[in-house]
Amino acid sequence: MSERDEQEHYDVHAVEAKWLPVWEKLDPFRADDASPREKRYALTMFTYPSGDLHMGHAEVTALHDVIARYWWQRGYEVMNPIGWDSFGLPAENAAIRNDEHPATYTYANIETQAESFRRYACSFDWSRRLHTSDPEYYRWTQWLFLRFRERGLAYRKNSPVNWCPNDQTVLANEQVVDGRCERCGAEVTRRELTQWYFKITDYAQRLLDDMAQLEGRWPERVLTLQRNWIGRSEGAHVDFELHLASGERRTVTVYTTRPDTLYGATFMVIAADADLAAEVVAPERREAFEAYREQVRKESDIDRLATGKAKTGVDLGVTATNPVNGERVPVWAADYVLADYGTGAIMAVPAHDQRDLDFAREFGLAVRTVVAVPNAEGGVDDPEQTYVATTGDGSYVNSASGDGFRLDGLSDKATAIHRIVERLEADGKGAGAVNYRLRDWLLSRQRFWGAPIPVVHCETCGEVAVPDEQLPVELPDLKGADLKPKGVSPLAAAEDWVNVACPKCGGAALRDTDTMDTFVDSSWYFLRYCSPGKDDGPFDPDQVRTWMPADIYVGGVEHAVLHLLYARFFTKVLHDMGMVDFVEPFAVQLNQGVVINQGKKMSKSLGNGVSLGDQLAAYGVDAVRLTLVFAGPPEDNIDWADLSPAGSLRFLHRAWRLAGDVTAPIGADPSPGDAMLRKVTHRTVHDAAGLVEGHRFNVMVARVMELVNATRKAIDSGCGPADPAVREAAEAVAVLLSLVAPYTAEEMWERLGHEPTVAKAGWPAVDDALLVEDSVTAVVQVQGKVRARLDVSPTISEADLESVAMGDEAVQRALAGKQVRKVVVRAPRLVNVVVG
RNA sequence: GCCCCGGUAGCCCAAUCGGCAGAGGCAACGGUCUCAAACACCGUCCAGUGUGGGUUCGAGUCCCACCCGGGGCACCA
Repeated sequence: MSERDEQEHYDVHAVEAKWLPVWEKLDPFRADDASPREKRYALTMFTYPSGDLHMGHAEVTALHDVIARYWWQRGYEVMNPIGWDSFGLPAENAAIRNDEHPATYTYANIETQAESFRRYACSFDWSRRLHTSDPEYYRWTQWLFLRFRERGLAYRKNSPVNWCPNDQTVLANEQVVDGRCERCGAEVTRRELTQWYFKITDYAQRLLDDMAQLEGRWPERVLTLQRNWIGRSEGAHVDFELHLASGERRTVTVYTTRPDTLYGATFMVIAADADLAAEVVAPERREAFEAYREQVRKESDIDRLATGKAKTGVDLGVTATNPVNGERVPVWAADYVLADYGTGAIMAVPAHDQRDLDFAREFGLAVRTVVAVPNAEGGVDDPEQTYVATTGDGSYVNSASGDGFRLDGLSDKATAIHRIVERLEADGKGAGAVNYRLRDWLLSRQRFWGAPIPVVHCETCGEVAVPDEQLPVELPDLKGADLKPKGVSPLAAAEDWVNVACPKCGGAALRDTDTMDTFVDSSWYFLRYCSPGKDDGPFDPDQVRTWMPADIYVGGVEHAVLHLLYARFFTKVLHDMGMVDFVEPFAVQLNQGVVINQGKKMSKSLGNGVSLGDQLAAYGVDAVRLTLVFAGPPEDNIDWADLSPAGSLRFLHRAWRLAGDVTAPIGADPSPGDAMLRKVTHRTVHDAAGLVEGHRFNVMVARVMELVNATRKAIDSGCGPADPAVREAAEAVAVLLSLVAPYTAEEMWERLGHEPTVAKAGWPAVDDALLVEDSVTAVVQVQGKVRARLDVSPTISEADLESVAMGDEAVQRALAGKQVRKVVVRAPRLVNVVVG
């Protein structure tokens, strides 16, 4: 190898090995709570410890790190913590397979991932590291649960729940996707169980209202998803009088969004699995009803929602009185009405609701049009004939009460709704009402590897909270086969653990054997980071005030209605408890896309997985990071097959070579240097800041590439390597590159004669005078066609530009013999002459 | 069925306000270097912006309809 070759060889792995220990020693990213500098909190969704890091981790942390490192360069005190969401099923399943404790798998993987993160050179503050499965952490998860319970926000109820037969545990609504378990894909069934819930529905309206603060700062997509999930609807409660077989009367309230169609209600439907249905069914219909209810209970959501499935139901043999016209209508039970939405009972208006119409057709029930909705030809179709319910606006018909009250003649939905609600309220037969699709958050799980619910069940005292001073309620030492799912929590089998003295009366009592959904753990970890060692509370309110709300939260969009909704809910409750002084935890959010390969999600079965470890071995950390950041806008999915880590490496090499070519001495005054290059440098540094702040990292990288090209050109065929502008440019490249490629940047920095670390070198000062262009190209168009380009001053006046343009020879030629109708001048860039 | 996001060169992507469609990269091709190759370097090629209308002096950008791709919601009364 010649001397030149040796000098020019850039060994990425040697560079990585060289700088890691140096940074370890410098510990440059430890956030100082007491720093006088302005604080920034850079948060990234913490990791689940299954195996080693993969491409997805590499992408999200690379993007996130650009922001965190940028803030350091800009002089902020940055908190960029890291932790692990370390409770959960995969560890438990692995433990059963391998006959070991879930902690073994969990903490081994955490160590592996931590080591990978270090090598990946993220600017994490390792001193704040936390794991949700540590007793020091889940102690406070339990403490928070008890505070929620004291406020009536954690309660137990018996109700039909989503059950995953594979994982042998209940699931929250949010964890059921298309009728399947979000985690394992098994078809979810229903079970009637007593379970713990968080009363998130109490916060439905605030979860909606506070989104105003997030508008423009969170991805619109996430806000829309949350809005849909909360599902606010406006309508009315209407009371129907039920005439039971016994002669008894009973008031049943229905919820409807179309109270204006009340006169068209020709029957009523109660959810088959609602208690109400069983209570009111006539004796001669009971047998048929019980059989139907059994059938409904066995049905999974997938069966129930199967497209094209005919409506089913059973006549309950009772009637109900319509409150506005006194009409007696039959009452049915059916599965298309849901027990846990609204009141579990509806008034059916088949003419104006497709589901009701389908049901009416199936069972030969009456259809009455009360809104004459014009069709495309201007006529009015009869839903009974067309089988299409009409839901639009129209004029009201058949809508009058005996006492003269009527909707007939109205043609406006809003007015009709207003009128009928007014009438119902006056009669005490109903009222305007708001409903939400959101259900309470089912938080108990029948699995082992989670935070035990800190409640004791005592025969005499009932449900008793474990006193705070006895927290944490630690998990018993179970492993292997002990953890096999049996339909009840494995904790139930740990007799020594389950049997305790009641904290209240001292008598025999049993611990609650369920554990908490791991989304409870992750609903407050971002607060814990602010004071991770605190042992007399979940977090230090003063430190939280210092750092929160997080200035950026980077993570996957898959948590739009899970983690993000739960964390917002927790924050609002903590606000109401006086523990935090804000209601939204994450000021700005960035969702990264997914890394796919060859057009498809990476998967073992497709054999298209790309190993992060292999890529790092082949191209090094910097090239992989650069590739991911440069691939496209951060929120877009990126296809690894479209990318070129080899190209990234080539670029890094080119940048690195610049540092070796610089011969101007360190500290040289750049002002006498090459003005052209200086302008490029200052323009690039200036623009890069805006691009990072706008999360347009791919464009920022492109601009750095331009600067590298310009510097190369200056060295080879311009001002030469000794010009101080070349040093200035190379130093700027090093600092800009430090956001994406920390090893290369550090190596450049050293070659340029500086001490480590470039990560704290500071953002280069921009000289505004160098941002001003001497001249710009003005385009002169005639009828939209470019006829001339003129070099003009950027501050030229519209009048001057027009006269220069009109005086141009080529323009004159184009205008020859034509009538100038109008001249549009946009100084200094454009003149358009319109002829006519 | 409803709601969001996207469609620019062979590919990934740029294009503050509506103002010359191209910043950057990949691939390809040509050249320099080399005994040769790889690497590196220099250079070249390439689209009128999914389709059809509209507004405008001027549309990738705004409006309407449609097509394609991706995502979400969906028996929620």
